[in-house]
Amino acid sequence: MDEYRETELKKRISESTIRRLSLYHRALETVEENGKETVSSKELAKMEKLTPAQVRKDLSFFGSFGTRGLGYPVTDLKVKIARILGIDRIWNIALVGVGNVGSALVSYKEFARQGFKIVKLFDNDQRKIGSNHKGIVVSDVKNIVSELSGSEIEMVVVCVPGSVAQFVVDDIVKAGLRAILNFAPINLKVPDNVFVRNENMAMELEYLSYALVNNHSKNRVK
Amino acid sequence: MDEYRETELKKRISESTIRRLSLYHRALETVEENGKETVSSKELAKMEKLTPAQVRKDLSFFGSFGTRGLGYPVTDLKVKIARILGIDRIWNIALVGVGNVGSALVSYKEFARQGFKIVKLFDNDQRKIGSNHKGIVVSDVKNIVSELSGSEIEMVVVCVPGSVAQFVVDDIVKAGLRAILNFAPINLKVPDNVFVRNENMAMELEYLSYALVNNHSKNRVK
DNA sequence: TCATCTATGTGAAAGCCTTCACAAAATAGG
DNA sequence: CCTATTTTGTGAAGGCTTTCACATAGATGA
Repeated sequence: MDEYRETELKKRISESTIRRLSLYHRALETVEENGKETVSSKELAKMEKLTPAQVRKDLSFFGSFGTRGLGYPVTDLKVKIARILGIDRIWNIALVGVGNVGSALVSYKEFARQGFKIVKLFDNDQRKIGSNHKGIVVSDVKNIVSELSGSEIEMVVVCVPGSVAQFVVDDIVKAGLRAILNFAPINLKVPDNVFVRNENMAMELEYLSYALVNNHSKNRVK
Repeated sequence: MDEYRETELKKRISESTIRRLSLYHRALETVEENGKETVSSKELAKMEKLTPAQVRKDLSFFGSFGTRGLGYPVTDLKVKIARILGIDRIWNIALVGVGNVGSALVSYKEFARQGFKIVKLFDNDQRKIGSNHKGIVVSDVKNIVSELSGSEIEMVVVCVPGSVAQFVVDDIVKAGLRAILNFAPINLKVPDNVFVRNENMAMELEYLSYALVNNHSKNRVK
């Protein structure tokens, strides 16, 4: 296989592999900035704390991108991974809930840098509706279905309290959108063709808490 | 086994199990609010989109908390999971990088609610140093080693740009801290006894991008 | 008290993901 | 052109995680 095409793909690619593709992509950006033209699986692995075999196996699901004895062409591989991930384009995004977290994300440079463009804001607070955040006027969330339906927006970031997140998400689904990044600490119910990713920052601190309390060590010899 | 003790534990508990404990904990909070006194593995599973067998297996690593024919005692199980996770106490936390994301987290209620208390702020920007965020005065990051060493702070949230994150983390390690929640999009190098959790929000959007472009469906029949 | 029902706890099986190990392919240097 | 070296691509093995399936134990109701 020389080039990846989803329609030809039989095997399901695991979630872990896709997440690592993101890591390879950012590692390749770094390598490219340093002016290197080729990079080995060993070097990529070291940069992201993985094994060389893992890197090669992941990439092999999508094609043969490397040259034996030499490694992978940096820019070329970066472009190919971007194409696989679908980040070789601009994605227009709406954000609901312009609170602390929401307004931080409006200005979050990493989103913009990767082509994720927040173009619409919603809130239910009359004091916020009509106000301007980084050039975007906040709309009333009660119009969300009509404003998103048939628009150029394909993803929504949800930063509302848990108590109302399900209602907001029901509307997003009603508008026909299929990709949601959820910051509310609840399990959202959506149809099977809608994708939800959860960002649960408190959960990560809980994991750290567990690790400290149980005195784990990555290297522990038992 | 009736009660969980780490020192007696032989088998390593998987990361996924610990993450799910957080989910069970929040589900139990909801169930408790609704006034129920017992809950079955089936109900817990439904709330977090898992399987009943998964719930029972996870809990069984730590003890026998349920009653056959009846289910689990809600409050009791919640308290026991909190103890396992180490969230039956207050954790004092420092935050470095009072930018968009950093200052949003200072006001993030979910942290406070779970006992994660941000008590110290650092930045390298002279305009921010000395300013007040929610009652906390921002300190100069160049004093971070001395200010953290031997303090009551045990975790650090890092919200600085990728280009300086490694330097900040080196200082955190130097100060003897062992738990870091990292928002910078780089792989941090730390000794094996230091725990790092990465919060990579752009990566989650990249996953959504991949899912949309490749028209996956959780239920696809191949 | 006894029969029925419900839901846990857990070995075993199945499934999934990572690592191993090596043939193959290309480079590099003479 | 030939040999030594490097590094990929990949079946197979190994290891880890989830799911299955059922014995067990307590609840419930007559």
